[in-house]
Amino acid sequence: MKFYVTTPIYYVNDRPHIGHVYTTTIADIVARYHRLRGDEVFFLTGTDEHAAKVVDSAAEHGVTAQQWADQNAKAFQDTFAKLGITNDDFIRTSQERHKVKVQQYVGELLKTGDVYLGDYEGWYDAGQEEYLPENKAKEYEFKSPFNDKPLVRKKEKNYFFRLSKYSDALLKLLEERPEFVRPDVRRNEVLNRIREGLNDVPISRTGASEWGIPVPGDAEHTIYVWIDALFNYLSTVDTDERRKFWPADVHLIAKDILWFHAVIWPAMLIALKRELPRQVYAHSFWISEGQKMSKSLGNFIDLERIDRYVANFGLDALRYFLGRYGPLGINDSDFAEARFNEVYNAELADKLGNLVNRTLTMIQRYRSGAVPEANDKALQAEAERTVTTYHERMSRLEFVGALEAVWDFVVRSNQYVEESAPWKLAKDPAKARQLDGVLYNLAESVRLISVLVTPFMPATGAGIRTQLGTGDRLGLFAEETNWGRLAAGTKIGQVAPLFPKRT
RNA sequence: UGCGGGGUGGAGCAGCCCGGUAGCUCGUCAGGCUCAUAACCUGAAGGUCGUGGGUUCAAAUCCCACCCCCGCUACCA
Repeated sequence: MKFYVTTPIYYVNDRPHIGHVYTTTIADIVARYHRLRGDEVFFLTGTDEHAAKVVDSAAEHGVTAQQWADQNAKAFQDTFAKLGITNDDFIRTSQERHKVKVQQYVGELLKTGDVYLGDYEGWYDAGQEEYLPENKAKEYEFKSPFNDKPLVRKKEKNYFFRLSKYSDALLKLLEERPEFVRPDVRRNEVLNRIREGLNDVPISRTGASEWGIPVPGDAEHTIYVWIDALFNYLSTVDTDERRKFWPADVHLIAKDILWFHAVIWPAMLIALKRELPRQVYAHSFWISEGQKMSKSLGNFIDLERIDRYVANFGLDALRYFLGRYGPLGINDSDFAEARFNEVYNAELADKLGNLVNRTLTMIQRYRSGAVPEANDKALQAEAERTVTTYHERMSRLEFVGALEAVWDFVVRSNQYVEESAPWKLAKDPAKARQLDGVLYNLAESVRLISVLVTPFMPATGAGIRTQLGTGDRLGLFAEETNWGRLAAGTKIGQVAPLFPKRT
């Protein structure tokens, strides 16, 4: 099976921060999970570069828009590389391969009449150079919210996408395929708004024609950056070698850009007669130490902060925290240092790290570092249940539930240590065989856990296997999650704490 | 005003869709154990599940009304 996962393409004027890192990391977890299932995965991220403000910022820095975009895109690429993100490609909307395709798509839509030249009329804020929607304009009493100057009624020629035509098709889509937008709350939001009625949307701008993609056959108009950006998901795989990946299996986004992905994007695809993505998954936001992140507060979890966490706790701990406590659901999550510390100590060091450590130490001490023979199946049923639950939840993007299942098994294994008290068995030569069985079960638990945590914590998974002596290489879930795969006689490696405790 | 989300023991959350002993992590207290990263295991204390009504044999869970907080307005995944 193929599996195609995307992140939004990031606004190239931004500095990478926790938001970008989060969405990209969960996409990475999904991608790694599917690779272990044996799927042929295509994982795409990239940058959205054609905004008018990019031209302004470039001018301020005395470089061309392309140079400015180049250097900022590189910041994203470097960040993701540093964070071990395994994207298969990085699309930049200023790349020729993308521009050519977008022109082709818009050209097709012009031909079918789904894109047409019309008059756009609205309340224009001259200071901001932008139109305000009717309801907003009214709310501000037709004055600019920025400088209080009256808004002007302005009219210009624009290309429109005939969104209104697809209202019924979209409703049908959401009703027939409830999983198209997840979580459900987000689907309901979209449904309600569609029912309120859809207007055709302007998809071109005049001015800034040097930077951006011209409307085919009318260079006066530039394709609106949002429309340009959405096409990345298709343009990147719209080649002979990659066409098999379309449609996307999941577009991971944050809730602020839901409308574009759940309404405009599928409508355009219907118009283009392309297959629709299987799912748009909109997560919520991170807040910082209990407060909304904002530039004015200066409390963004920026790259420097992220680097500090990685330096202190390790990359895997960051990935675990993002995966386990991130805003995949409808509530926002708090990125708080005290919380991070607590989670690191309690769940990674004390529960998982300690289980691995005590298990391997006992094998070292009681069996000279060789995994003994199995002779009972004390933990097997639990292990198998864990694997089943894990897959059920992972395939639905329920990271929390999947990790809970794994940690329940970690706790169960720790309980098993107490129940079977290997240190007592070790004192009685008559119980040698029983001790063998206990140690084998524990080693096998540890191995299995190392497999299940791998999408979240690849280095930890490999580290556990190295310490266990099975080698850091990993096959596919299908074989690796079979209980009893660990060979008796395996010589364990050097034992060391995986997550040194922080105080 | 409208729309959406949230309100569950000291803190953070799950459970609510598909009603039926209120669960998890941290913290607190007590006990056990000693293989282990002063880790682990067991037990206890602590909750009128925002408020008031209703439906029901039974409601945190369904219905109605109300209260409080957050977002929808600056940046943004």
